[in-house]
Amino acid sequence: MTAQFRNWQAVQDEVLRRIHAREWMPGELIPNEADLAQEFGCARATVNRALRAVAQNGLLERRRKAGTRVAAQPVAKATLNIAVFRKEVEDRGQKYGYHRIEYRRGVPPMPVCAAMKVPADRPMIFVRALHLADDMPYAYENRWINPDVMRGDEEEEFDRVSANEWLLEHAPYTDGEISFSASSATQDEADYLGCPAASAVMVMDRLTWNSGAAVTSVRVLFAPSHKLRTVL
Amino acid sequence: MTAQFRNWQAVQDEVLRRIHAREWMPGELIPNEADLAQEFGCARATVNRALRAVAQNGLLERRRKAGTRVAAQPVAKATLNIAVFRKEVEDRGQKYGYHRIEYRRGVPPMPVCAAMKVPADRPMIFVRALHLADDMPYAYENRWINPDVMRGDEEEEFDRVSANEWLLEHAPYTDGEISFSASSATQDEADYLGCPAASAVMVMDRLTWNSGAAVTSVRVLFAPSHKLRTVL
DNA sequence: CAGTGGTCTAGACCACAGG
DNA sequence: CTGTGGTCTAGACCACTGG
Repeated sequence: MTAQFRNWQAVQDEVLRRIHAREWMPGELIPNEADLAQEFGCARATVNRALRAVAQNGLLERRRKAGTRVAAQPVAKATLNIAVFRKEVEDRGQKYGYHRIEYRRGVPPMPVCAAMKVPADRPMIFVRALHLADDMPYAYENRWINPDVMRGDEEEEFDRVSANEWLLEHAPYTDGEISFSASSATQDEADYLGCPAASAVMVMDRLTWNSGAAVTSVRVLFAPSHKLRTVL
Repeated sequence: MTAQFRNWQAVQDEVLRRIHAREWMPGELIPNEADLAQEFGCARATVNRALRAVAQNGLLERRRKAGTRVAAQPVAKATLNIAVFRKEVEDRGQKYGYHRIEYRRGVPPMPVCAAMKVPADRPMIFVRALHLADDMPYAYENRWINPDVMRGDEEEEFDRVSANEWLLEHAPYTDGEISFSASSATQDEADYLGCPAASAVMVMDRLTWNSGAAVTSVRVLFAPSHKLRTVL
């Protein structure tokens, strides 16, 4: 008699084992939930939960009526946890520091307006700031903020609290997009980051909206050594 | 009487609405599952599923006995889907091309051995290759492969099929890590990528193991324009 | 210790899409 | 049309952990 797998994690482990051991080959159809439930000696809901988890990880493909099959070329899902800079720094065991460089109102450059989907003549708030880890530059950000999200709150000029942190607590968003790329630091950027001009740096562009209304657009340059890490 | 939310997605939407509308403030404790189930007119399991999903997204923090509270500073989860290069290129509607540059056996440099956790004198297979999109350089990879994973298979020298693709189908892995950083292209790298020397490029370092045994270690340089995008 | 989330179950119905 | 996964339910027990 086969062993019993009475909880969904045990079922998941067994499923993963079979995939890795190639008992179920890539592209192959696996038994349906009801059969597996019987084989594993548990309820179908338990099998469902396990298979759903594995599928979310990209190793299984599930379709109604078609059944469940092992992914031929699994798409790796790398999840990046993007926290507030302060937390990111403190989690590394370093001291966090913040320095506001500039604060003003103005009309953003065309590309920013377009990306945020706001009229090109709409004045917004601009904040330039530097985040520090152990007194060394960690990230340099240029940010445009929709003034609407600050309505009703006492004037906040981000001289003590970073916009990064303030917005997350006061300006929720419903949608967002984020992209990473590599870029050569300009002289200015290099000065702030304390690195040679033209150094290769990681850039994060982040846009957020709240129910269709732009919240903020930020371009972050990380110090040259910065790495984004994650496990598969 | 409150509206009915009879399926977990409806419950999830309502929960998200309350968080975004700040009916439940950041850091605040929300009602327990049983109460919500009664309010929503559904089973506790349904509420559980919805809250679990929201928590997985980082907007809720759940702890036994302590209850469920709205995250004060939600950690954004950006999921990058990392597929086979061919699929990545074809999904963009471009023509995929592959060119093997070099194939040989040898002992990897120390840092590679250390990262892969293999003895420093262990000979491995080295493959250098270029992936193309519409005949333009897309990604340039330097890869070390544990010869063990190719045991029993007919000799594969990756002259037609990329290691990227072959390994995914023939060499499953149980664990892996992946990291992204920015780097200045050396003259060599720039030549392969068809860009000026010292261009800033995105680098992906990827390591995989199968039950503790190293499978492959690869360093990929993407063409300068490359961006990693994802929605929040 | 007691309240919370975590999970399992058996059964049921439904939505979808393959054949 | 029919088999598959997707989901809901009511009830139960468990595991953890805060107070």
